Amino acid sequence: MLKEIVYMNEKQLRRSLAVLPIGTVIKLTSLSARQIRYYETQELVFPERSEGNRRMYSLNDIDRLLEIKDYLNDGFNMEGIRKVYAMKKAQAAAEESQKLSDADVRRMLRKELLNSGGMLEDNLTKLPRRRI
DNA sequence: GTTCTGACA
DNA sequence: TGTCAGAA
Repeated sequence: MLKEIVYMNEKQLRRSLAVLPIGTVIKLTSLSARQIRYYETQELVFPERSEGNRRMYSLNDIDRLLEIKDYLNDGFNMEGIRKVYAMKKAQAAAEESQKLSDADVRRMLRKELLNSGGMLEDNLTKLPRRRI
């Protein structure tokens, strides 16, 4: 958990901050409190809790809720949607290693530019070596 | 005033 | 899924 956060960029971090009460979520998604809470029991969304046990949602949760809404309109049931996310998660995990490779590619490209031009500051060399 | 949980004419 | 009750 902490490991993922370390590699998250600021934009993603902000989107994952749970700062919205259910009332705001209702307005943003046009879903009823009943539906939003029900989807949670179905393990489709995982809002945080704060203060007096109040649910707090992040922008990512909003997107998730909107997606669920679409899947429902497409005829999916709770189980089906849960499976969709399970597969999406598995796929993301499978692509993780590939993403690291892409980062290395960009690093190598940047290095090429530095060697030929020498005009850009080399911030990359200050970063820890990545193991492949 | 808002949200939570549980229950059902 | 709506809605009401009783509590926080």
